[in-house]
Amino acid sequence: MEVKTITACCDGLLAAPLGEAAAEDLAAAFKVMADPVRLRLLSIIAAQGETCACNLTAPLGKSQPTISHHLSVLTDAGLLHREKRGKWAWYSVAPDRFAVLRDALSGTPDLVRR
Amino acid sequence: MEVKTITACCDGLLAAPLGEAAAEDLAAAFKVMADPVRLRLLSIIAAQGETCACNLTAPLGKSQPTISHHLSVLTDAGLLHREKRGKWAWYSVAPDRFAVLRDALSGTPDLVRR
DNA sequence: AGTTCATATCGACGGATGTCAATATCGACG
DNA sequence: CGTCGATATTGACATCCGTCGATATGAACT
Repeated sequence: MEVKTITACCDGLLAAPLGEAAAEDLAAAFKVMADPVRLRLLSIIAAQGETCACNLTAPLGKSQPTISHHLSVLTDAGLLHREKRGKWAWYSVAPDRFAVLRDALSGTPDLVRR
Repeated sequence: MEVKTITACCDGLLAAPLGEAAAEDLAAAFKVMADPVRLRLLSIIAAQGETCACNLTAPLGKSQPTISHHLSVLTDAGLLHREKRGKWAWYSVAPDRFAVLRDALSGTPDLVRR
């Protein structure tokens, strides 16, 4: 994946026909969320607060490199914050970036209905 | 893609560690949104209301089969509604399904902050 | 029936992506 | 300094997915 930090801005899908560039950015943001392992990592870290990577390999049944890779994708996208303390890497949720996705979905989808 | 109708339910990513099956469902839902062409299709149809497929091929610069494919993916996921009238296919946004995604993101991401 | 036009399906190709084993990096500790 | 332990990186492989040309389906109209 290796997605850059999410920068897409948009006031909902329904605000105006999405330009090519904006659509590309938004799609990249959604792509980060479009993996079950990443979603579970997010949910675990969010539930536990700051979490050591050493506690994340076991529960998901994936190899250590795979988990490390997904944590990098999430961190690069700005959804997680990584802090290395000694031998260990501590991850926490960086809630700000979720707004981009939420805004895209919260535009007016309900208003269209009628 | 060929994703079934979205059925994932979840009260936000932070509610509880996502199970394997729930994560799979949610990821599939996000995957549908993780394509720039599909996002632009959604935004155009949402802006115009019911839209003929014949008006969707040109503005995106993709081939007719490609657009047809994306429209099918969106329809199968329950995000669009298709109605064939005579020779033409009319698409409209089916806002209900967006709730799944919105709920996943609206859990508590802001509360985690502090 | 035959033609034309709009849309869907099929088959194939290429690039992206998730996965793992092997290896590299780097801090801690003796 | 040398080893161990935790995490990151690399390289390779298989699968998935977006794309298109070609073709099929089916409606309208002569």
